[in-house]
This record gives sequence, C-alpha cells and structure tokens, in this order.
Amino acid sequence: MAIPRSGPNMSAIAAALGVSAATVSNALSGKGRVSPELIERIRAKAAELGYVPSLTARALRTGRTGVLGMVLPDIANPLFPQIAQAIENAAANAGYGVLIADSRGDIATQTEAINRLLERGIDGMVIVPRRGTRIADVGCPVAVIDTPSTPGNTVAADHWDGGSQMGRHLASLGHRKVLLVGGNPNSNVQNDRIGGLKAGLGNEAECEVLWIEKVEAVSGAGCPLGLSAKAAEGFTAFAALSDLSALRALTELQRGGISVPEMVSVTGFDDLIWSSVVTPALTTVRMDMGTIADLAIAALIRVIEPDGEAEPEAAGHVVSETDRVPMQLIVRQSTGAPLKSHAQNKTTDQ
Amino acid sequence: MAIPRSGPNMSAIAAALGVSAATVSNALSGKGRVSPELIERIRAKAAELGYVPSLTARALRTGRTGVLGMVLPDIANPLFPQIAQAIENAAANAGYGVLIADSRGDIATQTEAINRLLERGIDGMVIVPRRGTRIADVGCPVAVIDTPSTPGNTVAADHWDGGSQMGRHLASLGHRKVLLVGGNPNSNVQNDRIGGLKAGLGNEAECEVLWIEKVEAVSGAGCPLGLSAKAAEGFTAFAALSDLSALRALTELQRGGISVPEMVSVTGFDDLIWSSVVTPALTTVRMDMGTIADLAIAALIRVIEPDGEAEPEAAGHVVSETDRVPMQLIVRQSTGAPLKSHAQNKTTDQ
DNA sequence: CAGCCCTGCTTAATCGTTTAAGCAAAATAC
DNA sequence: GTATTTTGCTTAAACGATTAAGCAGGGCTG
Repeated sequence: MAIPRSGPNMSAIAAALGVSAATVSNALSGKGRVSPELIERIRAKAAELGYVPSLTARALRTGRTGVLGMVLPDIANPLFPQIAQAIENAAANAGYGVLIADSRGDIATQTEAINRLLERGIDGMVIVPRRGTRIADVGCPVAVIDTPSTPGNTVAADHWDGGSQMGRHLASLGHRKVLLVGGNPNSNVQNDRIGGLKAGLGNEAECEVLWIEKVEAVSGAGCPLGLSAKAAEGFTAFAALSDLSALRALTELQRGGISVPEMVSVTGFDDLIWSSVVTPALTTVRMDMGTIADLAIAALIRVIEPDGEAEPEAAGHVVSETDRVPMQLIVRQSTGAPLKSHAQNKTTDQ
Repeated sequence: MAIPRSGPNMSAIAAALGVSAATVSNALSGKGRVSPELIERIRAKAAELGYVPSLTARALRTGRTGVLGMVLPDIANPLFPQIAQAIENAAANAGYGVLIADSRGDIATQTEAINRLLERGIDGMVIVPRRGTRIADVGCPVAVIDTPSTPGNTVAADHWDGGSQMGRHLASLGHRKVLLVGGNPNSNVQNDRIGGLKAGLGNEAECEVLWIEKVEAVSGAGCPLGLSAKAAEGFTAFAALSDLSALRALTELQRGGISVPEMVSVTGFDDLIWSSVVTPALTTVRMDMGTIADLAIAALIRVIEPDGEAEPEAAGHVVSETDRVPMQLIVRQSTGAPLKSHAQNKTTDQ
C-alpha cells in the first residue's frame, strides 16, 4: 500500500548530484559544514526537481510537527472569524499550521478535543477560554488569550482600557446616567470592560449594570429587556459589553420608538461584522487581534523552538513581552449628545 | 536533540510482553494473524502503559496524515463559526483533524494557503468557495460546498428550496410586492435563493432585486439603501438573501420609522447568531450544516481510504450521495400580514 | 505417513528526514 | 617538516509505525 508521495526526496537530489543525502540535508538547512559552491548546486537541483520536504518525516525525526492547536470553547463565538484569521496568519508567517478544535461549549468535549490535538503531536496551543474558566496544564505549551486581569493570561486586548476610552467618549458627549448591558456576570472580559467604563465615565456619572442572562433566567430566552422603560427612567446611554448585546439593545430601542442617537446613545465592543452595516452604524471598540495573535504565537515559539538557552517544551502557560494590547475606539453614528431634558448634570456650555 | 516523545511506543509494549513490535502492531490494528488471547494481553498492556500511537510515524509509513484542510476564501465570513464547527465535528467523528487556511479574500494568498496545506500532507480538503469562483484541481481530493447549481459542487444546502419555502411563506401571508435584497450579483448561492423565492412567491407577485454592492458602488459603503422609499412605493416585504443584509434592512427601516412586522415584513437567510436576538427576531431559513458537513467528509473519506475497489487518491472534486440538503424555514417575529392598504391582491377572507 | 495448508509469530525493510560520529585531505601552526 | 586543527564530506543510526515475506510447528487430508 503506502501511496507513494508525489515529488522527489532528498535521496533523489543526492543521487542526481552524486553526494550523500546527509549533505543535502545540511546544505538545505544550513547546519553542517558544506562548501558554498555545493550548497548552491544542491539548491539549484532541488528547485529544478521541484523538491518539497516531507514535513511528516521531519516531524518524526525532530519530534516537532510545526502545527499549533487552536481551542475556542465558547460555542459559535461570533469573534471566531477575526480570531481564526489572525491566529492562522500569525502562525503561517512563523511557518506553523493551525489545527482547530471546537468543543461545542461542553467542558468534557473540550478536554476530549484537547486530547485529540495532543495525540496529533501539536507543538503548542492557543486557547481563548470560555468565560470564567481556568485552563489546566495540558501536555504542551499553552498561550491563553483572555484578559490581562485573568491569572495565567498570556496576552489579550486591554479590555479595561477599551472600556475606559468608551466611558470617556460618552462622558465627553454629556452622558451622566448610563446603563451597562452585559451577557454573563462571570465573564472576566466583561467585568474588565465594566471597570474601565466606570472609570472613564467618572464619579459624577450614575451607572447600572443589566445582565441579559439574569433577565432571561426569569423571563425566558429572547425576552424584552425593558430598555424603553430604562430610557424613560432617564438613562441616556446604553453601553453594551459586546456588539451582540448592543445589537439587541439597538433593535429593542428602535422597535420601542426610541431613536438612536437622537434620544439615546448605544455602544458596543469588538467591532463585529454587523457593527458597520446597521443603521445607525455602531460606535464600538475594536481589539487589535493581529497584534494579539502575533504576540501569542511569538510567545509560544519562544518556548517551542530550541534557542540553546531556555529549556524547551516547558508544558505550561507561556508568557509574552506584554500582556495587554490597546483597543481602538471607533466612533460611528450610534452615539451623540443626550437630549437636553436629560442632560441635567451637563454644564450648559462646552 | 529530538525531544523524546512522552509515552511508550510499540517496542515498549512488545518488550514488556516478550513479543515483536510487528505483532503488537497487528494486534492493535487487527490486521495480521494474532491469537485472540495475545491480542487481549497486548490491549491490556497498551492500556496499562498508557500507549498513544504516533500519528506522525504512521503518516510517514502509510502516506496518509489523517488531516483534512479547510479553506474559506471569503474573508471574515459570518458563517465561519457554523461551518467550522460542523466540519470539525464531522471530521473528528471520522478520526480526522482539521487544518485551517484563511486567504483574507485574496486569490493569490489563497493559492499560497492551499499549497501550505498540501505541503503539510493533508489527505483531502473542504472548500467553501468565494462567490462565483471555480476551484481548480489541486493535488488532492476536494469537497466543494457551494450550491447544487454550481458545476463541481459536492454537497450544499438546497438554497433554491430554501428560497422557495420563504417565498411560499410570504405569499401565504398575502405579500404580492416583494423587494429582494442581495449583496453581490455574482454569488451562485444568492442567485439560487432568488430563483426559489420567485418560484415560491408565484406569478402574481411582483419582485424587484436590489443589489447592495451596486448601490454602494455609486453612493459609497454603508450608504442608505432607500428602503423607506421602497416601502412607500408599496413593497410590503423585504426578503434579504442573507441575514447580514436582512439586519441592514431591518435597522434601516426601523430607523425610518417603519415598524416591522406591522408595516412591512423582513426576512433573511442562514440563521446567523444575531437573527434570534434582534427585535423583532428575524424570520429566516437555516441550513443543516451538520448534515452537509457529514456528507462532505464522508465523500472525501470514500476517496481517501482504500476500499479495495476504488482507485485511491483521485485528486479531483469528490461527489456525494446527494448534492443538496433541505433548508429549514424558521418563522419568528419579523414577518406578518401586509397592511390592508397594501394588500391589493389578497382575497378579502382567508 | 508423506504432503500440504493453516496458524501464529518473527525478521527485516521501508517511509524521508535529521544528526552524531567518523574520516580523509587540506590548511594552519610551531 | 611534523603536529594539529579545520574543512567537507560520508556512513549509519535513529524517529515509530506498517507490512511483505519467511518460518516453524500443528493439524488436516488422502
């Protein structure tokens, strides 16, 4: 059996040039002692024959597969496209492939998925943990992308800073009574965003947090959140902790006849695909996934690849140069100054 | 160098039992001739030692890696989570891993990404093509998930049928003047959906198609689509060809003071994450990605794994048992009967 | 009882690469 | 001019599985 591989191997190049396979290996990897002229001839012959190294054989010999695992436990995470794209890109630039593992939100399935990755011999993995869960040590280096305040976090967007930027934006528009709309109270990310928002809004601002999952636990999934009533109570801005919640808030308010941004402002987080296509387009805060992915992959590779100094294959959480990457405020049409009637605390001018 | 693998290998089991490694291999794979008792003893010892086979070594020997590639050329496709999850799940059930390749929408990058996958020795790949592009033969079996009317398609949702269901739903509510809202005219998927919608709406219904990309080419990205004017013209339903377009339509109409579903109905396609959280929740049509993924993976595996009969490793487009999987209409709150004033063609009763 | 087949194992080659070790010849040192 | 290093290559042994081929011995047939 054993379907023969398509192209030529090192021995083919070696035979064609009358040298040994070891010399070809040394020439192409630049490791051993080979004369410059021969290196050139080998390179040329390899190109001529269309040589492609067998990563499988290399993996068997070296013990490293050049593949990283990517674990996203949160089911159908709408950030998936952004994250996957950034991680794959960063990994590809570093010469690594990315194997995905989805656990459909289930903890047992997740463990199983991680084991499948390990059996495939991955060199390391990137995990974006489900809200509030900690990742135990598995059998390989792990980069965790969560939020800087989580213990064991490798690198992440500075959610607190993002919240703070958004808070200052709303405060500068004159909002003094703001409803924060979150999904799940156990999310470290969302709690960091809340902290930043409160700090950015300042002490004079009045804040209240509404957790969607708590409301739904009582009234059922997809129930109204009662935001029109909140608007009537005098809340002039609804700062959601994710774009999904922002979308929910925006449509519920619109449906209730409350126009955004004239009557109230709505903001989100993450700049997901729909943020720019809804009317009014959402003011939100974007994470720099490209930089985050680069840092995470770099941190992994530092541990994986033998540098001569560091002990290799440390099977724990990896640390990065910096654990937080700034977020970027994107002001669109969903925010504006509050109605005069509500802007009690705003100084009349400026 | 060559970091030693963690666990024991076949030789370890063989040594512990005083047999040869070949016998261990035969026992565990059930291939050669080994006595039942010995098989049992070998199984037990393997379990006791915590033996994990080296997939890398197996790949080198057999020429098959047990890994499939997944290529999603359409940048930041919001269907990504659904697709990735379904494909990964189907592949995992069949004992395969999934390597991702993102091409950031660029054709050159896509070719490069596919080559990287091939160098990694994948056994086959699943491609969800960018609208309207055809996939050339690469060096391995390929399953294409697009739409049944595309030549070379392996398996896909029956978008025409989905459109037809939606058309009949709208017709039965009494809609006779419907605006179809699409993104790009070159999408096979969207054109199939249009065909189904028109057929489902019937001959008496008046249809017009609005392509967002055409409007944006004139008025700039994110511009208003003029839907309120369309409503004034007498359109009572806005059937978007994707949930993203539906979301855009819904928010633009709401913002224009047109309430959904009382004044006009809005529908989408795909049942994306936000369809159920917006107010009013979107009536849409869902594809059965689980079944589609199962069929695609099964078709690939039929070609990849030696059955004794079929020639293995045919490096072309793979065919499935069936090329189309029914879609499921999901009626939520965004559709209703048209306003009486507009329902000119509706019979007064029933 | 000779011949044959079947059973149950072993031996050894192989996949394609890496890398330690070895070994001439050339270059340098003293 | 001999002793030592350096250069440039080769040989061979891995990595861990699969699998064709071989080889005893027991059971069967005729």
